[in-house]
Amino acid sequence: MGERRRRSKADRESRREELLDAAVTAIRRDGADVSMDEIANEAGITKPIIYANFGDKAGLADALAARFSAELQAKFAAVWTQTDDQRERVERSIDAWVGFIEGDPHIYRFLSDGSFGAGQRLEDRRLVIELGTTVARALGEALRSAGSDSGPAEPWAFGIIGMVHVSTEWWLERQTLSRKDMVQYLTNLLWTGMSGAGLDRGAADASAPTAAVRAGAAPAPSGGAPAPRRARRR
Amino acid sequence: MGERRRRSKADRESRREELLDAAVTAIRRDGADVSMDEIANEAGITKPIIYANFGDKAGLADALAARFSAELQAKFAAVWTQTDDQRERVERSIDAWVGFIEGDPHIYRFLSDGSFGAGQRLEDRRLVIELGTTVARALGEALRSAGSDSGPAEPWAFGIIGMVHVSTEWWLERQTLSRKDMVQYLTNLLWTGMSGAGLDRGAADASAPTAAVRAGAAPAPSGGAPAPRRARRR
DNA sequence: CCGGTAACTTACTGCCGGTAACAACACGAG
DNA sequence: CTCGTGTTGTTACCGGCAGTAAGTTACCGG
Repeated sequence: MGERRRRSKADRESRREELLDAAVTAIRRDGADVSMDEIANEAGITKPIIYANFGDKAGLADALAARFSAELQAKFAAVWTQTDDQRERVERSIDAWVGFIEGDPHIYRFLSDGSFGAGQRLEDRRLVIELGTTVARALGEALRSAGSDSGPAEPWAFGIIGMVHVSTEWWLERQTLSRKDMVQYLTNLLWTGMSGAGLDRGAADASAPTAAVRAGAAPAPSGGAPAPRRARRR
Repeated sequence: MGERRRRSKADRESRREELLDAAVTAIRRDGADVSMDEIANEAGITKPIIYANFGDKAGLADALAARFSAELQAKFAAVWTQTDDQRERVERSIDAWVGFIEGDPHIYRFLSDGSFGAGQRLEDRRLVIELGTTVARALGEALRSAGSDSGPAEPWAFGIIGMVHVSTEWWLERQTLSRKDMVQYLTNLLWTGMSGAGLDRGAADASAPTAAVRAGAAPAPSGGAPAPRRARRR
């Protein structure tokens, strides 16, 4: 079955790539919650080989994250050279990003969320860290070169990551917007902020938003029914 | 051991609250990845009782999310009445939110992330949905009352949720900023956007950011070492 | 006093991540 | 050609989890 040739040190890297390819296929087929057995099966081998090459599931995710992170960052770099207009750059980068999520949602989720266990530690979300670090660096330089304080670079970077992440997740589930509009809205928020939409005016009818918030503050309607809900999707 | 009195319909609700209290204690003690057994143990009972009351772990999380969501939304409502200045409202709301995450990180993670399985579906992140919906409603009204298009309300709302979520997660791990600064930065980004930091200028030295992005586009340094890494934290 | 039923526990299933122990092959030494 | 040695792979397992079925205990109406 499994061919058993002697492997040289150089082979190991290409082997890793093969395994990563298999992982990608398996994730695309079975979703972000693939089991290691399914990945191994897709690769035509058994689990321990994966563990020998990547240590654990997080190691596999790390390697995959590096691959796709490079891909995304290459797209960002390309965008950066296509125009000098900063707003345009932001918009096209977001578009590329949203496009990636839309085109490969399972992969994206596998990489950006823990994917293993209840891995909620930021540490386990390599793609987030990797992209965040890059964005932070670019932002820092941009801020400095604009003569501004570069302090917000890092919090902004991770804020931007989270913004695109969650809003796109929402967008994917309830497709009520064209991608173009979606990207436009996000860019507007990022570029000119809420005040850009005239929210700094309207302090006169400040009572209206209050009503909305008050309504939301009532005990959430969802938890109202004490009856247990069996038979969830899964 | 377990007292076995006959329960009336009215009792069930208070029982649920007791169980939720126990869950909170267990989560605070053991982290967001508590097992159902540990929660049951904390409550002094056994698993099936929890399942009878909440259906499954997601149901438990839902109920908990409703509780804390109401708490947070009450804080937002309070903030809303304390000032008429929109920017001030945004800032104080963010501060309340970040404060909640900082003060109860395990609970927050249990609620905002799937916490069970690889629950990456937005559907499984009740707190995100609940807060997002509320923010969307408030934003929609504010936009309308300002005479603007209310279309961005929903994407913005979930974007804001994600922004605070991820950036605060980052902030909690690498505490290199005072909470005050952190909240200020986030508010600035949300309110005046990147252009507010002078990023619309600086097109002259547009080469600098390009260099940064280019640097990041190189194959990520992290994945360079092919050696497997055993003995992860966990 | 006695059946029935509600409440609760014990003990299980199935699945997953991870690993130890074992088997098969390649290859160099004689 | 043959034999031992170390590498490469597989089988079979462990521990822990969510969720459930079946059995056990106590209350209550008759």
